[in-house]
Amino acid sequence: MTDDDLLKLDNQLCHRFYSVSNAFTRAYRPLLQKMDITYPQYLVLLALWEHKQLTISALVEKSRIDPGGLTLILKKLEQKGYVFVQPSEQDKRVKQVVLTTKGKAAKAEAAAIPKELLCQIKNLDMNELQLLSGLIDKLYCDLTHS
Amino acid sequence: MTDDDLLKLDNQLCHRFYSVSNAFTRAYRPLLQKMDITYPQYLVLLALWEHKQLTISALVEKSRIDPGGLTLILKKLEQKGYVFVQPSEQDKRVKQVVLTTKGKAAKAEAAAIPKELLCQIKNLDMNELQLLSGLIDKLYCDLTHS
DNA sequence: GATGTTTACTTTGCATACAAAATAAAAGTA
DNA sequence: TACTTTTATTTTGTATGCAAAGTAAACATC
Repeated sequence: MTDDDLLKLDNQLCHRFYSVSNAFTRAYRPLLQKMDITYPQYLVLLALWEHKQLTISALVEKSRIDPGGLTLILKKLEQKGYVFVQPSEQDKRVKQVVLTTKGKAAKAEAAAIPKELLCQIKNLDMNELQLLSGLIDKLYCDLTHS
Repeated sequence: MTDDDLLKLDNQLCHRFYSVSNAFTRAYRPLLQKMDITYPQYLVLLALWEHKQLTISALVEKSRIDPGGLTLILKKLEQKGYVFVQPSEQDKRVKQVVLTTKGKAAKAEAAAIPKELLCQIKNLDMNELQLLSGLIDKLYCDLTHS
């Protein structure tokens, strides 16, 4: 591949991720509207539905949202009544993020969302989706461990 | 897969794209610093290096950046002296985005960037990268044509 | 040729991303 | 204990990303 080819948009793996990531956000919007949450807020709830309770730094690790942004997102989720945040007893630097009753109940409401989204993916079968996931995981390691 | 499994973060394809897309932006930052541009601004330059001159709407299509954001990004690139924007003669609604001399020259400077980034990707060989690209393209179609 | 409609862009308002600086509390050390 | 360093989180400043409303020029129809 020539230098010229290497600079073509269609040869940029990053651009593919850019496009699809933004497309996902747009695809989720209508599905999340009834819960009145955004896509990053949904990521936080997914992490909490899975782990019941997490510290901010654990949430950063699970959701892969940066700490600064997460602070703001948690304020929004708190305003909407999905979670509350409280300092730990032992270490007042650490804050625990906990689901409210509304936050826990929302899990049942959200159960349909992954299915609705999978319905939109007709070009890829289960094997391909699994293959895709594996390849992306390897790529993520490369981009972060270096 | 149960409803519970479907809601786990690790089973969300969207989250993989979210993570990697953001990781790419961070990985590109140091490489783009000497040119004093951001990652979306780089996407615009890539499109222009390939096509010499584009209308705003053509740029939206190529770069997949939304029109509103593109307006702002073009202002930044104009301030930095990489491009200029001018209304078309025939149709004053249409604006042409053109590379300046500095903008054209920057292509040579950028030639090393894709290689530097590929160096960081050690877990995937060329075949896997190609396979990955193809799968993502199919996914993009599903997410947008519906 | 005046009016309604479409088209190409821009503006606005809200919600992230992200690096870097700032805070505050816990730990380590003299 | 006073001082330094580390750790967990927040704040700040800049740059998107996106939907929806706004603008202006070209088109279409009568």
